[in-house]
Amino acid sequence: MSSELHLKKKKGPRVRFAPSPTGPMHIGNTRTALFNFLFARHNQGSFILRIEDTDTERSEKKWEKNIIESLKWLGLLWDEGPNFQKIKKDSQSYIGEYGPYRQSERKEIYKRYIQKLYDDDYLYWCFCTKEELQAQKEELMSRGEPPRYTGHCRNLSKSQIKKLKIEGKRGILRLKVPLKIIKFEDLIKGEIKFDSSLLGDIAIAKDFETPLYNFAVVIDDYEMKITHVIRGEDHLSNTPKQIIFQDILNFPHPKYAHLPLILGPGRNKLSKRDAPLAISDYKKAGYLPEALINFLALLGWNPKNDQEIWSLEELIQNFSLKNIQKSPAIFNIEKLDWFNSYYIRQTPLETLVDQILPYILDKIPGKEIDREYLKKIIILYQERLKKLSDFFDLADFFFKDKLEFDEKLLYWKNMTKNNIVNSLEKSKKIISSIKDENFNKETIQELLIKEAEKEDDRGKLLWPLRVSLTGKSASPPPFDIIEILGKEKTIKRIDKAIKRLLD
RNA sequence: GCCGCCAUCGUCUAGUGGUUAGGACAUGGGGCUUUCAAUCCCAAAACGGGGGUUCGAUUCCCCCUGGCGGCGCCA
Repeated sequence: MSSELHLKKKKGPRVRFAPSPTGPMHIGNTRTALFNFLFARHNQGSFILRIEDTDTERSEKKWEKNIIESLKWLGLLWDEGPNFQKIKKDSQSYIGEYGPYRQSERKEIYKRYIQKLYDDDYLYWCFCTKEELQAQKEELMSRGEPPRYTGHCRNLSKSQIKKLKIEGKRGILRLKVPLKIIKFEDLIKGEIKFDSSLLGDIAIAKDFETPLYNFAVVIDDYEMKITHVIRGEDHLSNTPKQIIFQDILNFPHPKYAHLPLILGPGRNKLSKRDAPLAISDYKKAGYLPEALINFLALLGWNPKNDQEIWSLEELIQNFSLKNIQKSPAIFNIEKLDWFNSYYIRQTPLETLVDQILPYILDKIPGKEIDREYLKKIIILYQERLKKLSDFFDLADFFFKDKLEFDEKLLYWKNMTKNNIVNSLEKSKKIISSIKDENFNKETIQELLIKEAEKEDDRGKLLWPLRVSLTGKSASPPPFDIIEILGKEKTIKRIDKAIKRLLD
């Protein structure tokens, strides 16, 4: 049965990443997952994935799938769960993969606890409608009081409840919240105090089988023996509620660590306008997991030294909750780009070819791509890419027969039309004269440079040549391009440019 | 409105009761270069404000301001 737990007998701390499948895995989520993962690995503990899908209206399978695939892509694998499967990693090795825990599969467990609390008289039925609650809230706020539940239904008699139920009213279960000051030590923020009287009676479940978030979390964290709750700061104000539940149920308190939020450039909540949010979108755009991990790790955590480049392995070795920032961090995509271009430059060539191939097939479907040809081009562009998706736009002229560009681009500084034509003719003559067996970058470069240096400005020869081959104002050096394009294609492109100028 | 959290270059951050306040991204300039990229060198760039404590506060305390989060029958 998939709801049963598969706790492993590891000694270290136990942490969980608990997303709700109401949207794709995003930047903020991912950093939370990463820090949980790093903490678990650093301390030889367990990292657990729990899908919080109690809200059936908003939860969707496709988001669960997106979250799981993103975690796998990033290499943040979890350590236990139901439905273990052996997955072939490569020809020699296998990796184990677990399914996630799902709250929707654990209703029986919640039911037990809700029933117990109800029997012990901690809970009561509340039949206030949303409109009534709203009105109560506004009333309180207008008096400058915190907008908590007033306790309207707390003292309904059994017969009143019966009557309301017979009338078909659907209530919810609320907890009689004890009045006290709740204190807890946050591993990042320090001691936090909160007055429970500000809370009102918390809703804990829609019915005996349908717990609400704060309650389900407490049950699961207890059952899963979670020792450290590492989550976003937006949950800080949920913590007192959860502690109240733990106290009533006699559960031990896990340690809490609330991570500062990641904000957009305008210091507001990170939104789609600022940057893509979904990890799957970063993957699509050609960001490498290493870059994302490295970037996110340094957003809020610091290693106490000047090292910028961190592998996942190094992060695991050095990670500590002590070095987490208290204040929020702003998402800066330019730094991500810098990491990404770094990791692209570090990628072995064959791997890079594999990675870039899909982006080309996407642009020119149906066309055969010669791998060796592509490889030569990628060598030229490896240090010029910020993301893999940049490749085709920069190097498209290698794959197109017809170049479209503004004729004016051929002009270097104040050269006249005749100058340009002459310059191209010279290049053409030199290139034509190279024998096939000598047609390589070194020879091409040597001869062209020799010619170019007859003038005071190499650009007079090289600029028009380069533009006629690429149709672009920026590209790698023409020598490399000519070698890859080959003699025939090169001459053809030069001729075309000359013809355009003369027509 | 109420509660909570936070505050060093534009951004990520290091740091200390006495420092030329350090690094990285981005920016500007330069070298190399036909262009772009990579790379190297240089530059500009910060302790939110006001009170304390102290011989001395960016650092410790308080207040203010500002920012953020929460205040659901969402998670």
